Amino acid sequence: MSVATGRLGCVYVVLASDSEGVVITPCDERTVSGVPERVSRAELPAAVARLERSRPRWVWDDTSRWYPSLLARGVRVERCVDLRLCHAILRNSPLSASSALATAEVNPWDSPAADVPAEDTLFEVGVDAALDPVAEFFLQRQAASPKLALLLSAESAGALVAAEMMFAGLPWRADVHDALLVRTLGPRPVPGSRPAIMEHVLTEVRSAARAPDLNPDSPGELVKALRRAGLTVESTRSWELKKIDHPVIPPILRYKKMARLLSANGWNWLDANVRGGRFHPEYVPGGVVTGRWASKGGGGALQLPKQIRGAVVADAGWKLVVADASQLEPRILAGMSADRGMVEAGSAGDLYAGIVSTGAVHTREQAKSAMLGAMYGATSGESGRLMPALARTYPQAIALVEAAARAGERGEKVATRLGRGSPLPSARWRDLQTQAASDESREGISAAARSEARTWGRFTRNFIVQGTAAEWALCWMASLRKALHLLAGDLWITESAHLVFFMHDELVVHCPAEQAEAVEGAMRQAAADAGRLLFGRLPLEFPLTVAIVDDYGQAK
DNA sequence: GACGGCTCCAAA
DNA sequence: AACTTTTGGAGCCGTC
Repeated sequence: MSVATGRLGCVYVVLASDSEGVVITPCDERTVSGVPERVSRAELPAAVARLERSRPRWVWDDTSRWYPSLLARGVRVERCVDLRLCHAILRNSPLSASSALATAEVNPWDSPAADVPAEDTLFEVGVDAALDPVAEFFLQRQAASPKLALLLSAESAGALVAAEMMFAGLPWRADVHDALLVRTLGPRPVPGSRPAIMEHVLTEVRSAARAPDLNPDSPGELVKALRRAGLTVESTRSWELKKIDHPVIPPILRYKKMARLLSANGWNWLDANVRGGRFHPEYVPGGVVTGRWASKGGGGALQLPKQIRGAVVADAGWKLVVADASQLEPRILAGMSADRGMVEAGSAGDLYAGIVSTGAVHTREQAKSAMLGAMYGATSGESGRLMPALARTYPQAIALVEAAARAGERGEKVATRLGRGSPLPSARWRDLQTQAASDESREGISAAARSEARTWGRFTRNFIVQGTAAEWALCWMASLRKALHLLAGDLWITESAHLVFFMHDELVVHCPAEQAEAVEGAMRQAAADAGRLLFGRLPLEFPLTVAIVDDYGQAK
């Protein structure tokens, strides 16, 4: 191995896989800085571990293809560049629109990541083996402005966090989960039949509705049965049924709640997703247009219902530290717009209370509702009505989201704080707008065009806030990951405090009990770091609600 | 029987 | 709780 460990100037190390093994190329920002080496796939983990001592930034096509195998062999890396994720950002950002990368023909770097092979295929050569990661890396460095470079490293750090969380898994007590199911639904039934308590509630439904053969899982049948019972319903949505006062409604609502638990997080879910006391969800960094993560399998880790969080239990002698960024999106809006009044409103811990104290609205609930309306583009209802008052008190903040909405309505791109660009509307959308603009357009067409334009405007309005909040969360995670690694010293990931769960504005760390307070401090510090990275010296606070608990159900 | 669209509900 | 954003998944139901 003559890719010398610690050689000066070797800031990046590019990994490329081919049919014979892996080529390791040391680089700096613009050029190859050393002699490429080839190692066999079996030798790679040891080679990476050795080179990691000089703390390079590992450059690879796709973190989800390289890192799980390294982790499985006990190799952790500090930094990386995930070329595919970064390519997607640079291809679409207004800040890199004139770069060679963005103006190039569509190429394989634009295609979504291939499905990660289930277990350990040890760096199998995929369809992308022909792509040259070194060339792509140089194109990317050339395209990235300083702001974009920050976004690219946050995005890549997120990919490392995701892989490490998937590796560690979320502590999950199958016995606790099972007890909850038995208590709520009855003992596990034979496949094809309903649990006893559910069956019992169903008999109540059937007799109250005088429909002995009713299949409650069929919305169509249920609506018909309710109408026969004299009720006027448009659908079987819970919120609609709740408005109705009739003896058949309570058992239906109970049944629906139970059916949801059974199908989404019942025994089948437990069998399929929990092994060895851990739930290993699949996170998909950059999986959402706004830059949020998506999740796959396991019912979607990002939709983990509060109802079953009691089954997330820390190991003996360990704790869960659960941190939630309070009122994140309104604070993000305050930061993006540098609206001094709104920044000020958030300085005393409760931003909504701060809004009330200016007299813009009367109650905290109104403040919350008005802010949601501002960020989502509410047109009707209470939040629509409250918007004008908000706009008078916080003109800069509201102007920012309004401008994003207008840009979207014109079919333009908008961007987050760090430069992630929104997608453009479809060709169909453009055609409709063009048609509506022409003289002979009919009333129906222009009404449809206006409606679609407003819909896209609501999307772009929300995009800048949701997307910037996602950037904040990436910076938060990246900074915390670094701090936890320092805390761990020479211990392996799962032997010391480590991240186990992420849900948009919430993080969970699993740690030995004696580390819990240090972890809480690190989480708060990381939140402050993230705020500074995005918004500089603006006196904007990102308070966390932190709970040190034995099980996730105890947090909030 | 496979597949896609629809409904409903979980999360932020 | 709907209004208004982004998602994932289960089950039903009609079509092929």
